[in-house]
Amino acid sequence: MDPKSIKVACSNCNLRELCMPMGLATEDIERIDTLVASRRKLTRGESLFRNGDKFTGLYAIRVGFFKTSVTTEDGRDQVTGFQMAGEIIGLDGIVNDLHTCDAVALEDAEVCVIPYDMIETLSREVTALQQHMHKVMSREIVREHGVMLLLGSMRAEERLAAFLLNLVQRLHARGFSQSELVLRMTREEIGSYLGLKLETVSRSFSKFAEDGIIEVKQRHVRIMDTEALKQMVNPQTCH
Amino acid sequence: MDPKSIKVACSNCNLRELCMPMGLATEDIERIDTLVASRRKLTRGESLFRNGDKFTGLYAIRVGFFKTSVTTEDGRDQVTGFQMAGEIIGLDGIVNDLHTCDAVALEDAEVCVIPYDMIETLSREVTALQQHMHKVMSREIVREHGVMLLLGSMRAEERLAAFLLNLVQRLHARGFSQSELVLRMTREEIGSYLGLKLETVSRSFSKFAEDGIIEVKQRHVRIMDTEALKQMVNPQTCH
DNA sequence: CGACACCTTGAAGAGGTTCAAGAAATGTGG
DNA sequence: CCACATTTCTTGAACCTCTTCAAGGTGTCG
Repeated sequence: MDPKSIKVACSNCNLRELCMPMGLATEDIERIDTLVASRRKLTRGESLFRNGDKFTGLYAIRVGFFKTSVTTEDGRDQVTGFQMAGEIIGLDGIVNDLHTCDAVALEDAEVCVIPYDMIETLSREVTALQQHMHKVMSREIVREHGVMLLLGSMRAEERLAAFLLNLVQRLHARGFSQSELVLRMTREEIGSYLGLKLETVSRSFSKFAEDGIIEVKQRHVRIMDTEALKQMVNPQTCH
Repeated sequence: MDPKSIKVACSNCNLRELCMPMGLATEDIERIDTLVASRRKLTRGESLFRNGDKFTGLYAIRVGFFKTSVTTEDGRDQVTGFQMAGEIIGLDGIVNDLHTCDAVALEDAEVCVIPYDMIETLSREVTALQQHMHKVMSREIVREHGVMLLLGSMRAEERLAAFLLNLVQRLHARGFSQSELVLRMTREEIGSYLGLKLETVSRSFSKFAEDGIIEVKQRHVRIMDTEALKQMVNPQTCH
């Protein structure tokens, strides 16, 4: 068998549980395998797509870590999310066939390129794929509701606590530690995401460390007291 | 012809351009007409669905004005959007077959109930409907990016300016005035949406009125200087 | 008409920002 | 591989925006 064709088959990808529908018939699996047209490697700092780029397809992250951000005409920008292996980027482009945000690799990365017309065609025939696509988009909508809640009603330390818990939870789902993580983004990028200045992020980190909730050494974070973080996010629930 | 069947046909609805795909073959139009299972009337203050409710379908607003909001366990809540005629509510429920936000009518309203399984089935057969669904969800994702930008990087008056411009633009697309609007929500609800306290919203309204940018009489707002509002949102662009 | 919800405005206070300086890490070129 | 430049991070102090608390006004609905 041609080793190249093995390489781009979703059925052989250990991330398929994350980015593809589960429980398919073998026949459908073969069809899903044809979805991924190619792979693309990116080096740290490289853009996967930019605001204004023509939308051609979605990207499933194989390895690496991304940020997406939107920018105003006057140059302010807002990080709208951080994405890791198994997650899908590019949904913003569907409405107007144009990307409205930037996607940048925060470390060397590789993505599967999924042409959008193939998704359309195939999801008409494979019900599981159709449902999967709807769920992926709905999940993104719900995630953003959570971010709005964070930005609209939490104070600085609550935001950072929620951010850390979310990151570590997603990393844990990928087989990493529940208590240790390496931040792939700068304080400024965290701040942009959380609606805070980088100094405030830094101070909040220091405060958490002072209180013994975490240990911070630059981008290495060890969570010492997960419960304390959870209570910060949900202050009322103090049984 | 049975008058009841006329009444629930999308093809006779003057909002179809807003909530349904355009440019369909007559055959497809007839099938789209079957999507709407029923209509539901709500009185002011009534919930269309609540956080935790089982997800059964989407709702297309025929008349009225809604808000959606998410709530934390400790009781804080965040308005995630205001929806008007022709817009679709309920997309949050798709991921987990459970609604994760509340949808409340801010005035007497009527919605078309669209069972989700019918959307799934029909959008496998009618390409235009499939594309429409994807676009509706993508549009919501992009809208939320905009809200994140607002919440994360704008100051109070910029937020209110952006809010007013967005509202009046959507109303204008529905045939209403470009300069006059009646707010269907309270200052507190506006504040929740914008991540501000109601007092700050009130003060910002007063400031705008003082500067001659708008006239405010309770919930009646007349925009006197649209350009001034636009410049608040995009301060740099001062040619 | 009275009760209630909603809105406005003032004054004091808190949380986060801004500005600034220095330390630590990272990357680069010789 | 080391030295230097650059980026990133931390911390302090002053400042500002928005919040909080409070009181009074306005509008609405039974």
